[in-house]
Amino acid sequence: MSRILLIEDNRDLAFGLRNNLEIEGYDVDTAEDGRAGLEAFARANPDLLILDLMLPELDGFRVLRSLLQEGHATPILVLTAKGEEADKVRALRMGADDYVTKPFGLLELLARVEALLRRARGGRTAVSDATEVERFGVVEVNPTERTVYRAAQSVELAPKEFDLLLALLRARGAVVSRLQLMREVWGYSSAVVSRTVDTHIAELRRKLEENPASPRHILTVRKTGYRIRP
Amino acid sequence: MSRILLIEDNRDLAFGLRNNLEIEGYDVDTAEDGRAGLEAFARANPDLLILDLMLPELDGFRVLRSLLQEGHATPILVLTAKGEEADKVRALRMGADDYVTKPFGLLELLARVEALLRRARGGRTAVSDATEVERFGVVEVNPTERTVYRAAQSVELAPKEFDLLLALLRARGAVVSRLQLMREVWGYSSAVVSRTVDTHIAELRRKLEENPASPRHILTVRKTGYRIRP
DNA sequence: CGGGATTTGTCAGGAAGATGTCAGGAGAAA
DNA sequence: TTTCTCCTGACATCTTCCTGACAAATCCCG
Repeated sequence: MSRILLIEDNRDLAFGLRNNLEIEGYDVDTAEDGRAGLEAFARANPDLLILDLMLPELDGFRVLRSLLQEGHATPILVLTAKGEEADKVRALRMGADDYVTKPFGLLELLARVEALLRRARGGRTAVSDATEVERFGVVEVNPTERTVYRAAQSVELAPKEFDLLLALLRARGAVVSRLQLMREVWGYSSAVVSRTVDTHIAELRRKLEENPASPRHILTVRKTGYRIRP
Repeated sequence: MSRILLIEDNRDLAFGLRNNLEIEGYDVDTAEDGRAGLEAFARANPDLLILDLMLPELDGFRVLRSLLQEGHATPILVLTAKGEEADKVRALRMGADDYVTKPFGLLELLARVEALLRRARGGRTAVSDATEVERFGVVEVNPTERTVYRAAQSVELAPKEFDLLLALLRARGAVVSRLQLMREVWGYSSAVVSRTVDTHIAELRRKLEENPASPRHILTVRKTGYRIRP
């Protein structure tokens, strides 16, 4: 999987991000200041750099300049404080690839990380990328072909299972109640009394989760429904 | 903003709901019986209908049938009395979109209203703009996902805990009395005698405050209630 | 200041309630 | 027929949540 270097001096934030990135399956390295960051970069040669601009010992801009001068192609995602519009622009000018403003939503960051990595890896900026594949974790869902891959391995889903998965994906992380799922997937609306939805969820977990007993992506929201963590 | 029509014969309830919905920024119209309800519907053409099933002059089912026959796409949220399981099922079969059982917590209703509207509005809003996240300190609360992050670390809250937190956040820093919390989260208004609210507050502090013993954000206001400092 | 009265914090445990799991059989598809 | 898929209901396994007793904090007033 991809290696990410995170240069961030706020330990709480760094710790939290690291955790979440690791949950996503990335290999994460961290550094707490600019100098250490550069060293870590040279050592780890990451696929993506997340760089806070406000840093002790060599601020973010210097780190940026150093790296870019050496001609690395590593995509760089910059973290800026709110209101530091100028910094953001400057960083982008210098060659950063994307930015996120603090305080930021975790999902936003993850989405951008993924986008950057995908772009860097595939390089396929093809004209009509109409395939619209949905992803979460190592799972890739192609609605038009109705195919599912898990870590590039084809997975066979029964029709209902696939529809259920799609319904969850369409909510984009929001919780979907059993009733809604019933309506969307099963198309009729009875009060949910039996374990139908749950059974199918279980099946999805069995097929798509690494450890179905403690799912990382197909999550239960007690008293409410289910949701997908991207 | 969205227009909501509320058909409910209990004046107290109608008044309270109307107020709260308006606070949320909805445009609310009310009717006290089925006949008036249908007229109001024709006139106002609302984006959402909240319909009590027990109504004088044309009960809720007839209103439902009327509206559905005319092929309106307006989402309908039905209010049923507790124990009237059959009514609920029947309404859903007829085409109601969701239901809430009386007595209900205000927050639950609001959440469902919002969900229905979001869904109706075309559902597909771009990823980032639909998610309104509330923050205080290093805590980030996402109502649509029902997730909470503390310094980018996921925190698991039990349903009641989450609702309680939301109720406090909704007040935007103002003090909320225990009684009001009871009403909004628990849905009934008994005199508060037991330590229920306090217990849940304690749990929230434990999970969200750096030092639960001297909280910085979830504050006690003696003789009054609790409030959140952003 | 000090003591009594109020108010809030804390805790543990068990019942109620929600979800996970399973196997079997009906029905559809091959 | 055989194979899949789906649904169901019974059962197992967590979670949650409330309660009530007690401790701690705070207030009030003499």
